[in-house]
Amino acid sequence: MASVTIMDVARKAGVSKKTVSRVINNEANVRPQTKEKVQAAIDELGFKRNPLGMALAKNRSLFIALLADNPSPGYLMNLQKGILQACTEEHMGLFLYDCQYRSPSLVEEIQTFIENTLADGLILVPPLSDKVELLDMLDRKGVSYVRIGTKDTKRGDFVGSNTTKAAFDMTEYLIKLKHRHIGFILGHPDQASSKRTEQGFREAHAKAGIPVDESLIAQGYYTHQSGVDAAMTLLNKTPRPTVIFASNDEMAVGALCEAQSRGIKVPEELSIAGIDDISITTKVWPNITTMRQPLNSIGYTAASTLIRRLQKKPLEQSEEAFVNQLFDCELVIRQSTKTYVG
Amino acid sequence: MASVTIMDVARKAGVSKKTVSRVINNEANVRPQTKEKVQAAIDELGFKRNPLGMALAKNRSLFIALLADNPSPGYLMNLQKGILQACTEEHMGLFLYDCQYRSPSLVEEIQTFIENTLADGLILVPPLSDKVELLDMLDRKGVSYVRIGTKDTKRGDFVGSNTTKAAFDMTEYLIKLKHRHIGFILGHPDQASSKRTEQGFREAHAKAGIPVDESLIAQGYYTHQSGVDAAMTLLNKTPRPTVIFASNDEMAVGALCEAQSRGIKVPEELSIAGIDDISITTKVWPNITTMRQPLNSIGYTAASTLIRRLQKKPLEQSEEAFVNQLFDCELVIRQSTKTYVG
DNA sequence: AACATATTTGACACCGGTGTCAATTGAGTT
DNA sequence: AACTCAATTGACACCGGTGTCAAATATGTT
Repeated sequence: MASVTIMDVARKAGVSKKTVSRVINNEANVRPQTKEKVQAAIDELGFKRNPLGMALAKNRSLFIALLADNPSPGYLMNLQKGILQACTEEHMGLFLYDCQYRSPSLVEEIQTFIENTLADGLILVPPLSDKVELLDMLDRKGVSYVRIGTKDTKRGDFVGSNTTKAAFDMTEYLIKLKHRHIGFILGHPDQASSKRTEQGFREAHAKAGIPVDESLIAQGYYTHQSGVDAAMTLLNKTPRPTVIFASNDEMAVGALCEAQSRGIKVPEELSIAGIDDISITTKVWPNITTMRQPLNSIGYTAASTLIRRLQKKPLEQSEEAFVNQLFDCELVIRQSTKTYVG
Repeated sequence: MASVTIMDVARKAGVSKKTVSRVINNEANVRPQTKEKVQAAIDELGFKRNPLGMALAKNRSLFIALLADNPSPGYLMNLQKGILQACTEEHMGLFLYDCQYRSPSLVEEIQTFIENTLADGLILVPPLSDKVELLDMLDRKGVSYVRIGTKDTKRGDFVGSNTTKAAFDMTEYLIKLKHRHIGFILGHPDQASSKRTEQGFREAHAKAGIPVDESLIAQGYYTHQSGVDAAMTLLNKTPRPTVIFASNDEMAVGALCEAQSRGIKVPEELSIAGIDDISITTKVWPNITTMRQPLNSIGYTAASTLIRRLQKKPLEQSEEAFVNQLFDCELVIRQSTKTYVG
């Protein structure tokens, strides 16, 4: 409780507050021997700079906030882990803010949050990262942010994965397994990633010279339940698809549920595939074949991008091009997919 | 950016800084008409108090931290949601800190974290909440905390659920379903909740006058994989258990995986039950019967308990008894359990 | 040795609020 | 109208740091 202040150190080292400040900030133009003297005092007294005092003086709070709408626990958790790792390394704190994407007052709520906490910057997770009104507000207020998700409009810093390619690769793989009736579950129509997965799905068909079976495309919303519902629709079609490829794992697991509840054997009678590689894919039987999205790295990169951005002067920032980093996904073959044998 | 300060308001209202401060803190002894005048200026200028200035002056940062070791994504997510809700209502920020329970320098790392952020208080999630060295350090430094989990030692504020009763109720239910060979997967031996679930399991047997089949008790560690492993052991026994009751859902799902990979039909040939009611229980087929732990409420209660504690003076605090709130769990019957028919 | 220049250092105001305490104001009494 | 006492208000220092700028010191030159 009786915390050591910068003044205590200054007195002990026989220098001024400012000089101590210089040492702890590693500023140039401090004579080595002075620096040593001060450092000794710091060590001896166990001084730690009070982040609040610094924040007030510098008008920089040393923490960033993660804005999320809790899409799927696994997805968010993985991101969060990467983000936290970067924050810890850079001595930044991470604030959490949970929002309701659907709330009509979303933008105001977030604005209030920012004012209440003075977070230096924000990390936006889909579907928030696609919300134009939100980005407008942040730009207007001059708040730095990094968007995570699927590359859509060029706007601000962005980190995500190559969703089109992920869907393409998976579709190609399924085609290689001789599947010709591929049921496809679309993502949420409002989210950028949705168009991308569909695009990849179609491109792979085109490349293989196989027509897309339009009747086997069902709408989904990235939720487990929407996967169940879409699978229900697809499994009622004749001929039945021999594989269901969902735009994310959450829905793939939903499809698995629906298949199993009907007594359809996976993968013998139906293959199932998803995208993301969230933890649940290996917690169900059979484990789900998926495209691994490096969420941990994405989170890490997003956070360190944001932190680096914050360290630059606002002027520099506006002149420099925005970061736009895309990771590739990797095919992870598990037990839920199998060669189709007519 | 050009933020409005308390001085701006003071000038506009023709009063002193301090009077404005009184108004925004709703202090007594401000003449109504003065208050009105100030409030008008505040509204007109759109003034928001800078939390950093306040934090520095009051030596209270207005945020608390959630320390977690990410046991199961679903578990943590639910808690987090409740915690965040309470924080939002009380205008508190929530910091996140991810730690490695196993790290030998855990205590120092957490200490550094506290010093770096000046969080007013901490919320501890199992297994952190059982870690004595950590509690010692926090007590020594005078940091307020609330522990979440299973009631063990009386130490600090505590919020959790009645684990013994949960295990008791589930066991009783399984016995009512005529199961006599109940496979039981223990929790992590280091965590307090483990003893409690075992206790409840045994008490239910005792009450029903049925002996516990000791050969059907397997060690688990609360992880999915440990559930798989324990189920493997149990399913190799003769006679095979007719139901597997795991100390948490994560392991129950693991057991389900193992059963399904062996081609054992659940619930026809084997029933499965867990505790917690995390989201995955309804994302697998069949849905898992479980004891619903009100994690959201627990998180909410923990956070508001902590916040209320922080609002009291340290002196008062040490004199007052600690909060110790236990929630009851509720039996949620789903498709994974079924009456045993010899 | 005297001077010009570069490097180091410190005094002081300031970031945006709050606590203390004395000064001012208003109400109630005689 | 003068006086007492409580309610209201403001001046000022302070929380723990940083930025500015001028003063002090060190270094290099002739």
